[in-house]
Amino acid sequence: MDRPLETRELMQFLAVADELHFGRAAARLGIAQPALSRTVQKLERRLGVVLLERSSRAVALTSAGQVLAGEARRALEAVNAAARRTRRASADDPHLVLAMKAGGDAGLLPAILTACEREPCSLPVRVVFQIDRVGLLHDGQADAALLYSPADDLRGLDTEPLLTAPLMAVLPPAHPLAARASLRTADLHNENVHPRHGPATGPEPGNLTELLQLVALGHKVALVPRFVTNSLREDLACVPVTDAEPVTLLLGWPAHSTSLAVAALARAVGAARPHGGAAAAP
Amino acid sequence: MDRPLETRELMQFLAVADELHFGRAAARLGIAQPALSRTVQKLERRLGVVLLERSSRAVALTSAGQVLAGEARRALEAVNAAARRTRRASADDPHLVLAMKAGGDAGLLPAILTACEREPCSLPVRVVFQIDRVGLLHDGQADAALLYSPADDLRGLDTEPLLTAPLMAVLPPAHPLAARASLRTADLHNENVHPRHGPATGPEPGNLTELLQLVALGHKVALVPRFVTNSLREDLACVPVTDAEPVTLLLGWPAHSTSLAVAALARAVGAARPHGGAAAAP
DNA sequence: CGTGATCGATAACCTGGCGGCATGGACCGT
DNA sequence: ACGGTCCATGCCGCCAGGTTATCGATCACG
Repeated sequence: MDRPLETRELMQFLAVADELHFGRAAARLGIAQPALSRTVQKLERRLGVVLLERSSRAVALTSAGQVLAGEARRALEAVNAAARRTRRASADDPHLVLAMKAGGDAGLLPAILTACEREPCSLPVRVVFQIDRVGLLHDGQADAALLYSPADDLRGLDTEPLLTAPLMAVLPPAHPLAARASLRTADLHNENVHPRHGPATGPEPGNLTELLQLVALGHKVALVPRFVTNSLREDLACVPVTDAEPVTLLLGWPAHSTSLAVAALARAVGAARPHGGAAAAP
Repeated sequence: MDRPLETRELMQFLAVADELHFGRAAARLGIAQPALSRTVQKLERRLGVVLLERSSRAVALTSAGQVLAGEARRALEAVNAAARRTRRASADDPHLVLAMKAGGDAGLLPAILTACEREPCSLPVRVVFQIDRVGLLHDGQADAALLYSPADDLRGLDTEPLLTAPLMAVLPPAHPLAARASLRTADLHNENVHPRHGPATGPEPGNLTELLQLVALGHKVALVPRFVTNSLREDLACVPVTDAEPVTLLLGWPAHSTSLAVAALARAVGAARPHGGAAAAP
């Protein structure tokens, strides 16, 4: 009665936790509903814990069920990451995968890559452009990523800072705030700012070009770190936001990584850091 | 062919990876050897990766196998932690478990606990004394722990610093170095220092009292942060080690924790911090 | 150089767990 | 009252995963 939980059980429980409906969850899993009911019951007996409050009309998570839902998601992520990393480790074409947003390297990527080649134990680096870089790290599809603090969730990652820069507001030139020398967060209170916390309003840009297009149209105001604005279109105004926390660009990789090649890449980031010195801590 | 790995498969593979011997691994798992052979083969076919190099006389891990061994250990730890945390979350006696070394709180624990009671969403705290506090956090047996940087491996944890103090060498009064006003790491080169990296020499003390006994006998020299020496026995000398990195005492908890009670405890640590200000970053 | 020991792989068989279908029973809306 | 929805239960078939027996390769040894 003390043998470990199986991933199959966790997956089935998670499906129910997501749907809060055995029938739909079973359909999503491609199995019949009775099998699902019994698996969850067995899981509850095994744990000695009630995970779901069911009536014939509704299903709800107990507090223990909420805990398991979160933990199970992490655990399954770890299992899938194990499979992906193992497959990648056995590729006949050994390499590292570095995830980044297009244009999010502050122009430092070439310097990093050449520095990396010089490091011992380095491997060729393959760059993939992706929004959800943290997700790629956690599920084992990428070995390292260029991230931003405080925008990205760095928990569970090791990091090496690259550079820190203030946050800038990007505005159409005709905007009343565009002439200001500096702004405060409160000045943008009524603007359609991107990125925004909370529900999205209107179209969400998928990349920087789309975002700048929306800014030029006056539909949005963009908040980006200064190292992005260096290569900006000429027809937009940039104003620093003085009371916003500055943004740190950094290399992140999964904590507990034992890859020598990742360590080499991290050293390369340290070497490619502008001014050679240590950047401010995130 | 793309369904996730099962924990049973990972456990069996790990047993082989540990023993490098199918017979012994099978015995450890309480199953017969052929079943184990087949499970590992199936795992290899599923991943499309050779994990083990077997001859009829020896078994060795391939590099991919080494990767999977490490990843599988983490993944299984996460699965077991999920079960433990779920069981603990459903206890009819809700509480937090705080792991620490005896005497390792710098005398601040009472202040932390009273501050915690005042926080919203706090829970009663149960303290357990344990050496391997990081392990307890990772396998879900503890919710938070008092840790030391850089001694403990903080990867995968969130932390809240408590205080920072220099490292002190504890010596018997008759020791030739005991009269010095300060030491450097090199001065202790020939001493039997504790804690020591590398193989243990002689008896390893299990707690502070045992360690100090060995110091008094002249069998060891102890290196401890200054906040420990405040409550030291009178018959021992303490000398600061000037070129050693200072030690930060901090509260650590699993990254990705969503527990409001853990957050309350972290806020309490911030409130109980001496001088009220921010401690130096770890 | 034969012989026995060791150890992983294979073959043949058996069992229990898991999933399928049909149905029961609680609850709600009309 | 009745039909609809939804989770639980009973029963059945199948295969994943276990067992024992055995093979084949390799090495130590007299």
